[in-house]
Amino acid sequence: MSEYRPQDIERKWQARWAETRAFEVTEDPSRPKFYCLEMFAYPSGHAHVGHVRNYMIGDIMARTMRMRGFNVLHPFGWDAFGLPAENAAIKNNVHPETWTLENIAHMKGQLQRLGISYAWERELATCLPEYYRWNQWLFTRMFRRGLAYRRRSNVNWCESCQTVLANEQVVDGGCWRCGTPVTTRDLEQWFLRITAYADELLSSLDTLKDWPEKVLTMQRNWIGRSEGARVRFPIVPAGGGAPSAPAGDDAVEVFTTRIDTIYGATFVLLAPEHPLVERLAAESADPAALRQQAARFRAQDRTARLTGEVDKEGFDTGRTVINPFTGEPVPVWVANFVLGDYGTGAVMAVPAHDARDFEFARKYRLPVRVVVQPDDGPLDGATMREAFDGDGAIVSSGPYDGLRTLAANRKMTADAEADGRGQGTVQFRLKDWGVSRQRYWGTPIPIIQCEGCGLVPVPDEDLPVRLPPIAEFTGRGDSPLAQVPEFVNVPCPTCGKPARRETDTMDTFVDSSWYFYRFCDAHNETLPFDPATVAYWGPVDFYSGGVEHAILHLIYSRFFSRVFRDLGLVTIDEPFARLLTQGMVLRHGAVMSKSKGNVVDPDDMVATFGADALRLYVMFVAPPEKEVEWTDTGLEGAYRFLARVWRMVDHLIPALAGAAPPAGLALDDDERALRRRTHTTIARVTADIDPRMHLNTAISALMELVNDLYAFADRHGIRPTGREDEPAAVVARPETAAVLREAVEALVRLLSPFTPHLAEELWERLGHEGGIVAAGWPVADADAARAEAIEIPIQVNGKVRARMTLAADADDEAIRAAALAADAVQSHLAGMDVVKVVVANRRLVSIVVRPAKGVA
RNA sequence: GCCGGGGUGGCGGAACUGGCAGACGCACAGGACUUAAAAUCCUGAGUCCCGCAUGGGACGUGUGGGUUCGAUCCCCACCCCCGGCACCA
Repeated sequence: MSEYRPQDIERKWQARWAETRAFEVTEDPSRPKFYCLEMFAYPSGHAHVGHVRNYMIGDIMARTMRMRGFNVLHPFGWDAFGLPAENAAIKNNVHPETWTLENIAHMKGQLQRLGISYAWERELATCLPEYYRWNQWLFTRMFRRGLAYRRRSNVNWCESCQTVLANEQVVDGGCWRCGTPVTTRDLEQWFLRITAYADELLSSLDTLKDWPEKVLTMQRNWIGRSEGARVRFPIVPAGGGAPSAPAGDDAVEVFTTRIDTIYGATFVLLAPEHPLVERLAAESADPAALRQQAARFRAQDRTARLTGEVDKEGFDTGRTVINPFTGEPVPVWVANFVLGDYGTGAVMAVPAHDARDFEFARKYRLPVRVVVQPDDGPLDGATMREAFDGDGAIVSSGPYDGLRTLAANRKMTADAEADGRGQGTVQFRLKDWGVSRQRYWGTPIPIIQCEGCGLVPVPDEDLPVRLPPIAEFTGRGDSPLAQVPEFVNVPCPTCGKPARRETDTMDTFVDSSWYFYRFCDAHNETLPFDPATVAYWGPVDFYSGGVEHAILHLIYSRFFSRVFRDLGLVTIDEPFARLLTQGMVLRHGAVMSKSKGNVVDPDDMVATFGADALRLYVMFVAPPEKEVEWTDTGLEGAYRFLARVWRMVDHLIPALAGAAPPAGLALDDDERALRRRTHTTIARVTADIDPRMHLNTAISALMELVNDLYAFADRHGIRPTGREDEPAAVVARPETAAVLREAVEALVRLLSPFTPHLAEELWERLGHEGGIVAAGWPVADADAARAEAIEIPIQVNGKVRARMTLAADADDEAIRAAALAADAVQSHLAGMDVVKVVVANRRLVSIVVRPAKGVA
């Protein structure tokens, strides 16, 4: 009798796997491939249990698929650029690279001690030039195709991080990283034209059948497609006079999705940022007053404006435009709630049919004109209490009266297009991705600005543009790279004259937008990856990570994948076939974080209970997508279970040597029952892992098998007691040894994705060489799993009154007869008429009765 | 406000296609072993009621209704919780 010593076993097998390069793979067209990936890690220093849960989930999948015969790619790497490294550098005077590489080394050790089966030879870190040169390579190609461009723009700015943020990185009006309220700045910025793919990024979501509905919805909302029309309202010149023609240039162009309500447009609203505001102010009697009001609106807190926390306010410019459908002049106002960066930055206001316009009109006593009548009664613009934005019949709209809103919308759009008053258009909320960052620890943008030649991409042969060494980090707002003259001042690659290098670095989300392809061919020195190799491995079959990346990383990756496709390097549209968003691990009700002091370090748990127990516990406590609360007792329970498995298997091993396969042997009832349990367990665990991904129920099935093994052993007098001086088990019948061996070997193999070290050790002790992966995944034998008898409950009027056991091959008629004949049923039938008997799918009998009539 | 996901014992959760609600585990209680404890093994348990007991009965998956022989599951209305988006015209 030996004892379960996880630390010894784990050290042994981790060393063995490393020596034998157990998880390294190459392309093998003769086998089905499986690309299993967890979102790579930011090397923050220490991984806590919340982080590693994700890697465990992926590892269960990778190990299972490997045993099922797939050629499994399961790599890992580091999302190694980013602000914390730079902040640490400022604070502690360590170079970001030193800080980052030390963290990577520590975290890699943590993952290895957990026995995660990574192909470490493909490890990558995005902060190394051999990786980020391909960011630059891609950037130059995007630049040449017009997908990367530079423009002056109002950008989100984080005071604390001293850098620009993409729209996707503004969370609740604050910086996604530090929460500091976001302000705006006007800067020359690089953008990636993700909007060129907006329609495709949206429509293709329908093909992602194995993504969580929640993520699909978030992406749909983020892309925000709206069909509508741009309509021109010609400007009446200052001081009167004839406006330009309807199709003329001098007009306020608005975007609307409700052109059908245009006869009710009683005024027009401009965003405070709208370019026309300045012109109208200049042409007004009191330019200073108008400018001042507009400036006040622009200065209102952006977040508060966007979330509607600021009261609606506006002012009349004193000017009018012509409603192109009614021909009437309508006033032009500037309003603080109109967004400058959506649509045209101007809207037509239809107070009767838009809640915001209604509120504004009532406040400033502007006319409300009903042009859609709801079906359940007429509306009156003077007395209505709220806007009506539903479907109805068009009224007071000239030739369109009587049409339904949808039909009117189509017809009015067509009519506007016919004479140039406007045109139908599709508007997206999605905006181009601002990627410029004024920080050091990121990929240098590979562009050189030359007075003569303009913006010139760095030629391939000059890549990578390496980060220059910097002695001191100050955290000032201008780009640290701008302070290195030998970096900035370079000859123009085209004409050779002195030029200036771009000093912004790229958003780190660029790094993570294509790393999954780099893993396929991690050491390629001539291309980001070999297209044929990616064609073999792509797409990622199973991708898991935190839901916090539902829009950022996952939309950027879908975008980059299409860019690579259009460059001819990738043949697929979607990079991630199946997505799992894993739940967080809480402790004391809160997400684990160093600042809250509630982190659980996996190394501590490994030292006490072993990696296998930790893995088993985390996988058992809830399904992978669910949030879980950490409990120490749960981990102890997992450890107890593994010790129980160990005791049983270790105890039985001597008795199992040389046992034959049980198929075809003359088994007794008890042996057949154990065998049945073995094979039903195989079937359940297999399906629970893939496709169901219910890892917790897979583990409960294994626990049930172990419980049955103990009961079986008890009946045969060979139950392990755990005593050290316990004699070896002796099995009388070879048939008993046969079914026991089959059960134990299935158990060990089914357990191996969850607790790989324990499983390998027991497998070896069972006398097998060559490792458990080579043994393959057990296959359920349908015959052995088939029940010989079925127990069927019998309901009378919906309540279970009896159960009966019948041969498994009993037909419906036999089941029905047996049910009616059962004693316990008879007592409930006395004095009743049987109205109906349902034999349901051989699972249940339902008898409906009612009191017999005419019985005295 | 809109969108998505939920609400099941003391707790985490299970119930796969409308068919025995509560698998498996945690915590708990009892027993065996032990001088004792720990460990281990076994047993018990949704709630309430009747009964000395074997046992029997009623209720029970957020609330109210509906469909069905049968509903945790489907439909309608509502309440609550979590997450996302939020003046996007």
